[in-house]
Formats: sequence, C-alpha cells, structure tokens
Amino acid sequence: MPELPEVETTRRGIEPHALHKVVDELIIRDHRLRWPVPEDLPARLKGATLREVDRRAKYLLLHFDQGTVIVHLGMSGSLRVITDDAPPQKHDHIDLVFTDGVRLRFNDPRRFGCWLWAEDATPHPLLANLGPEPLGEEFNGSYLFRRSRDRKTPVKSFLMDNRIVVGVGNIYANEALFKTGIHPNRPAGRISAARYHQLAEAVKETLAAAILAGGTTLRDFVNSDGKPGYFAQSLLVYGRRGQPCPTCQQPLREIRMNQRSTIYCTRCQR
DNA sequence: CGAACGACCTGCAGGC
DNA sequence: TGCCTGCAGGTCGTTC
Repeated sequence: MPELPEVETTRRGIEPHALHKVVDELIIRDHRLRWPVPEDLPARLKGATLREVDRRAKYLLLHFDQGTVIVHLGMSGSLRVITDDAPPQKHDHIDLVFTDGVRLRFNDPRRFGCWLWAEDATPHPLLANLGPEPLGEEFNGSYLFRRSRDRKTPVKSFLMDNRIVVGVGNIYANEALFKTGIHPNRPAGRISAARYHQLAEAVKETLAAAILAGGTTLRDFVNSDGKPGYFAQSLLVYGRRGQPCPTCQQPLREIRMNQRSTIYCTRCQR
C-alpha cells in the first residue's frame, strides 16, 4: 500500500514507541525479501540504541550508532508496534524486539520490501540518486520546469521518476494531474512554468493532506493490523474509472501508462 | 544519457 | 466450489 503518506504515517506512528530504546534481539522468520536480509543483522543490532527514526523518500531509516537499517515497505509491507505477546501471523517476517518488550513487527505478503544495513560513512546506493523531497522547499514549480525542458516523456512518468522527485506514486500522480488539469500523457517538456507551479503546489497539498489524514489513525499502529487509515474517501480520480468527473460529470477514463492504471478526465485535463 | 519493459511475490476480484 | 486471468499503492535491473 505504501505511498509516501503511509510511510510518513508509519514513521510518526512507530517513533514514540521505539526511539532511544535498546535492541534485545532481531528475529528474522523469512530472509527472502526483495534482497535477502543480511545474515549478520541480528548480531549488529543486539544491544544497539535507536537514535533516530527518519524517512528519505519511501525509505524508513533506523539510525543506530553503528549504522542504519534501511527499511522499505514495498507494495504490501507494514510496520506496527506490538506491546503484548501476540503471536506472529502469516507474513510477519521480522520482529525488532527492544529490551522493554515492545517490538516493531514487519509484515509483507508480497516481499517486495527490504531490510538492509548501511554503515553511515558511505551513502547507500539506493539513496544516492534520489531527487528532492516533495514537501521540501527545493521542490517547486521552477524546479519542475527546469528539469523538464527537452523531455518528451509523459508528465506522469516524469513526476513518478525518483530522480526528479521522490514520493509521488501512482495514486498521487493521478490526483495531482487531475487537480491541475494536465493530461497525464502530455510531454513533460511542453508544459509551461505557470502550470508546473500549480502542479508542484498540488503535489504538496495532496501529500500533506494525506499525511494529516493518516495522523488521525496513529493509535492504530499499536497492536493493530498495521494498516493506516486510508485516504481513499478523499481521492478525486484514483480508483474511480467510469465515475463522473468531480468537476464536469464526464465519465473518468482509464488508460495504461508504464503498466500503471492512469485515471483522468478527457475534458478537464489537457 | 533516456525510455520501455520484465522481474520480483502474494492475494484478491471477476469471469466462466 | 474451483480454475484461470488480470490486477494491485514500488522500483530495480536489463535492453534498446
């Protein structure tokens, strides 16, 4: 499930339960994630103190004095806080157990997620070529305009390119393009600075609102199914193929772009 | 370099 | 009930 709002909601949900705690043990029930979980990770973490719970793009970064655990939730991953002795369920692949008994439990049916280790001295290759954060100041209309010149790629693909900007997944790309009335297939290099300004603002607004909505369900991170409250009720076009456009009532159309479902209004988006 | 596409994996919805 | 197909919120690696 995770797009950036879910990852940030997860970060905020686990932080108060995990920060400053000492690792008792790391239990790996299944190493077979996107990349194998390092064999020596339990030994590295035993006795280590969690100094910071950070996020970069859709990666959660658990910083210890010795290095950083890089966690990605993939398509189906979740991380939740366990405070009782609930037994692990299907697809509960990893428990990070603290000395006070609280644990972070990683569930990931499709196993597209990862748990990797990085020594902090060298920037990890996964994080090395990422674009700016969408909610940061560096990401704005003039940045998008500048990076898009001479690019013929469809603007939706451009927006979902992690080297351009991180954290804009399929849902929010669809939403932001609808809000700004831009056709997802329009070549990125043929969009004006003014429209890119609107687009950047729409990306920020949509992500910020989704994070805010996720914040209301933070309590669900403890002893729950780990699924943050979804934002679906406020999505304007995603998952609404054939339904009337919120603006003009024209049925929303679905096309495939890069094998991803792309929903837009043929009348409002040009 | 950019762009397109396969690959990874399980679960689920829908058609027959 | 079952079987089959296609689809799902990500993104890396390969190929052209």
